[in-house]
Amino acid sequence: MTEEIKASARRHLAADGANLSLRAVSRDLGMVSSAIYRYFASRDELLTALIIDAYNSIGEAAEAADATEAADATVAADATVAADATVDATVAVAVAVAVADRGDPVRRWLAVAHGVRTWALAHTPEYALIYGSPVPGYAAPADTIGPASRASLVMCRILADAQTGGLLRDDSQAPLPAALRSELKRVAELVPASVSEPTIARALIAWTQLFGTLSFELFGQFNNIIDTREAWFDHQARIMAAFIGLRSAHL
Amino acid sequence: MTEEIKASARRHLAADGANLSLRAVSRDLGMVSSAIYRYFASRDELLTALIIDAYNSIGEAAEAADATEAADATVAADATVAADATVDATVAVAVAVAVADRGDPVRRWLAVAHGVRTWALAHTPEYALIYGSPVPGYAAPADTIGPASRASLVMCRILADAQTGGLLRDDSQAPLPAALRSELKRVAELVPASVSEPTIARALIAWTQLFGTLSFELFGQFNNIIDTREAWFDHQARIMAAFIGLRSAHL
DNA sequence: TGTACATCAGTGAACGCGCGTTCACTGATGTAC
DNA sequence: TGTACATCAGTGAACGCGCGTTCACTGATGTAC
Repeated sequence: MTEEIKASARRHLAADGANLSLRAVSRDLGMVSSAIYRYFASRDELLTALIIDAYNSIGEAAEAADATEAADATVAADATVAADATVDATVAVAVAVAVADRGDPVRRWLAVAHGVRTWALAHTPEYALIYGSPVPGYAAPADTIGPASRASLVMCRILADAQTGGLLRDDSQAPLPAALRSELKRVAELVPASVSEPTIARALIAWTQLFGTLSFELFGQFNNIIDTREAWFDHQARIMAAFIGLRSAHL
Repeated sequence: MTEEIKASARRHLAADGANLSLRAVSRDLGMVSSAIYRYFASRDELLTALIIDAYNSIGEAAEAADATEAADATVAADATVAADATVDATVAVAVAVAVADRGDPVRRWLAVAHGVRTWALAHTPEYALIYGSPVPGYAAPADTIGPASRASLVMCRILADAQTGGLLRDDSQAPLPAALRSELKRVAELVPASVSEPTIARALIAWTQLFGTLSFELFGQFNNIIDTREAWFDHQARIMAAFIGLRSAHL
């Protein structure tokens, strides 16, 4: 029932934006408005549930896109190893494991970027709820913090795997100003491998760029500017892969 | 009076977001709600006026930031020319004009980026109105298109001046997919100089990155991640200047 | 097998509020002769 | 200098609507003995 309420609320989000109406939801479900209060203590609590769900949903989308790409990589690696029968057995296993574990960083980044975009296109009201203007008079409670970082942790893993696989161009040109170093060191701790702060900074720039493009596309800033949205998005994601310093495995 | 209504409406935008109430505005002004209708035919018309004002306001902020930097550059160029008395007179004039006309592309870009951010921090509700989630049930009329592009035209001028001044690294590595070429050619026509499509693409990426960062900062996505906002913004804008290919004049 | 009781999902009326928009109006100010 | 008229900013009441939240309640279902 809780799920049914949230599903209806999500539908209304599309029409009403963040000023979601409990009465509209209850009408939708053929109930009386006060019945909602058996499941949610207030409108804000329902909103919080929707926000957490949205963060988890986009996080899952990112994880799934990454996992699919990793699975493809495993298959490809297996195929490569099987085809090349002359390879020493232990080396073959090592290659298979390495590629299976991390796949191609560039392809993983592209898969995640496209996965996030696909999710955003299919769930625009929810995207707007979490990445658009804040809901007036609503303050997100602490429970939203965890789910909020889920998608970006996928990015962190790609960075880490690229680094340990030697597929991250990690030059320290353009050193960071002192004021930022400690801050970015803290961010770097979310990456399960040792990546230099300047590279962390570039990844963060690419991440904000990704959401900047999505917001522009979904909120209408590309109208009359960019029509071939998918092609543009793909091109731009590829350029940002190079910007971050991700290198392809297969060559 | 129209201005007073808009001023009050802007104040209410902060508290209520896009679901602005005519009655709240009229109360604010000590009028009866129906009095508003002498000045705006409907709530949507008031919203449209606010949106157009906001676009013009951020556009002016960008123009002013660029102009200030250009003025500084003029002063600097005059000083340079005055100091170096051995310079041939015609060359001196040419340099002065060139630098006065276009200044330093990197500094102009930084000035505009910071100018846009300063505006956004001072006018967060208006920023949210134009770059945040679309207002439910509201469709922006065609009159908003012109003002909407004002800020980005400043960017176009910087690009053009950098190009004609030989301060734009315009390598055509990473050729564009065919599907995008014609589209970006159309965008390139907004730049009053001949700039290659791949560079236009990079500038567009940097532009979306700029707004991506602002939205993240203003809408709370940087909470618990980045605290030294100004330093981070500056660092990231400098990196993006290099990414676009802007080069400094003074060296 | 039958009775008594507790649980619990949902009802319906009401509270006090706010909203956009309409319409006929008042009363001050300016204009024409 | 004085009168008649038009303009126009703002009023006040009303329409019909929607909202979040509360509260005492009904009536079905499940549980215990």
